[in-house]
Amino acid sequence: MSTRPGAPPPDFIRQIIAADLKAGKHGGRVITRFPPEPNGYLHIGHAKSICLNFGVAREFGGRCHLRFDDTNPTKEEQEYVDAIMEDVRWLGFDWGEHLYYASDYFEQCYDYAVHLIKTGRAYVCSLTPEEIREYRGTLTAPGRESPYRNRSVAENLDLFTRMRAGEFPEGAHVLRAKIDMASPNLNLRDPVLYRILHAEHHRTGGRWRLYPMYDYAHPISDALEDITHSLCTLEFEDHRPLYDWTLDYTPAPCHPQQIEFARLNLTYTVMSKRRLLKLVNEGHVAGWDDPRMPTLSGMRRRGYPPAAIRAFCDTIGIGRRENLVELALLEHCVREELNRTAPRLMGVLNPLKVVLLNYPEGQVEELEAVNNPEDPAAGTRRVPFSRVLYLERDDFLEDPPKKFFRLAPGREVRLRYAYFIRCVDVVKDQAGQIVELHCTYDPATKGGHAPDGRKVQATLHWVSAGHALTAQVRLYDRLLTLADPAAMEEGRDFGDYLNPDSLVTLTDCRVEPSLAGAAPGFAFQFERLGYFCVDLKDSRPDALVINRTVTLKDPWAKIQKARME
RNA sequence: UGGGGGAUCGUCCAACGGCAGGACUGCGGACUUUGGAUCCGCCUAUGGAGGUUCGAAUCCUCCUCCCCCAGCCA
Repeated sequence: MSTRPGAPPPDFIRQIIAADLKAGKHGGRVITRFPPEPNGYLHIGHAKSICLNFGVAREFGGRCHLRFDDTNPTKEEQEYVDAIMEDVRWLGFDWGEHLYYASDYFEQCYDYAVHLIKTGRAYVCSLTPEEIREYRGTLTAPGRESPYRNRSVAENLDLFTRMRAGEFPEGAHVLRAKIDMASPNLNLRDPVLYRILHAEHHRTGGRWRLYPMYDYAHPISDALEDITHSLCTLEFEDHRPLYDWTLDYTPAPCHPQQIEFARLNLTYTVMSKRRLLKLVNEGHVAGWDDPRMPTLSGMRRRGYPPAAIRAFCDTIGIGRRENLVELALLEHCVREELNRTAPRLMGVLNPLKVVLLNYPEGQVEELEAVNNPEDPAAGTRRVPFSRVLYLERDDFLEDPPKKFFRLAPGREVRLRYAYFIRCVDVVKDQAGQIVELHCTYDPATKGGHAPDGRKVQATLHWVSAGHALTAQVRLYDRLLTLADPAAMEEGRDFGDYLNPDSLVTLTDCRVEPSLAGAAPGFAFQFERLGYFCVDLKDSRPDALVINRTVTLKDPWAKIQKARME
């Protein structure tokens, strides 16, 4: 059990497991599993499950398996298997030698099915899919028994064997459990155990012509791996009787315990694979790893540290009620982690040229800058300073409103780690646009301190025009305009909910020269702007591409926003 | 109208018959060579009605609202 100071109190699942352990259940062991279907990329919702399953195993001295739930060859691909393994590792978890596939158990599942047939608990049904649906009844009306329900064991065995041999086309027959067509739980109305599929499986190739359903393969897979606690999401609660039925009536070696918890919902975020796939397929994003996607690969590219995602999962806790967690909490965790670890740099997103009239032409100074005020061990670096600089365009206003503390005509501000400067002239083009500022600097304030003790209201970031690197910076923001994704109306176009400003690409940014040669994925802070990282895919040494991970908290932006409204 | 779940600050999670607490958000303030960080303060909650009890978020009864289930998907 987690005893870290500040760790959240144990959730109901950890309480159950602790009690089971104390009672000697499951032989005193704890074995969990994370069972993704390789039909899409992992997202932040999966991270919750990964952190739970691997976390619980670690805390109780057990282990956690990675098992691919690959029982539907029509949807699953090796590409997803590879991506999922990469993402789980990246998140910081290790399944050791315990990598499994449900398809590893197909033979065992088949044998168990034969056992069910022989004991009169399963039968081959030859109804069409439409007929099966009709026979199932409705939520309020009981179903009717299939006319094939009472086939002899011998006939069932013969048919099932020939299904395996590939003698029948898809849809001709299924194997069904013989349970209760009048059960108020629809999952118990003779659920389908096996269907015929003439599809190439990414691992078993063409060996199988029939494939087990999730409800049947999952409990058997769990039992075969000696899983003690099978944790899944709430919508499987109605399936638990079937999970237990399967283990009760097959020769499964043990009986794991299924426990359900509530899945994660995040504001401004779609989480279903169907909708994520739609975003990708309709070109609303550049791919599964687009930095706006809630996928782990997207977050990795966005610059979210895995430790931040783990901290987030710890913070949200585990419960059984529907929830909608605010995106702000995730961003808080990202900032908290990056504040501790990310080196500080200076970069100007929208450059405004500034000439220091009294600074000697041709002179260059190397000024010392702190790399991370939160981490003295990060040391310092040298940043070149010269007569011509770039400042952030947003940091100057000709006619400053109240509470705007930055540069304005006649006003003095500090340049971070450099000098106090005062704006003496504003140069405009014929259209009236500000093209350049003329300032003076005070040589006595080198390093940013005034010997006479006078104060300035603002400290601005800057780069030396002659030394700066040009970079492309991609400003990312939430993908959706709608806070509650559940409120999205089905059938309405995705476009109605997309934030048109979720990606703003800036191509003429100027960044300090120490960024030259930065490795893809390098995460840092541009002082006063936010946390950024070098793009994993598109950045090249001679053409930097930088992603904004998350902004810094910005009171001025908030004041502006409030004024707009 | 069948069955299965669930309702605690705006949000997420605690409190397991004994002072409703933490985090995020929001709002104020201190400090500041990042309007960052840090620190301090404030706001706001037990769905409703009964009952049991010295004492109820917690136990009982009834009601209301929300979510899930009619794939040969997982």
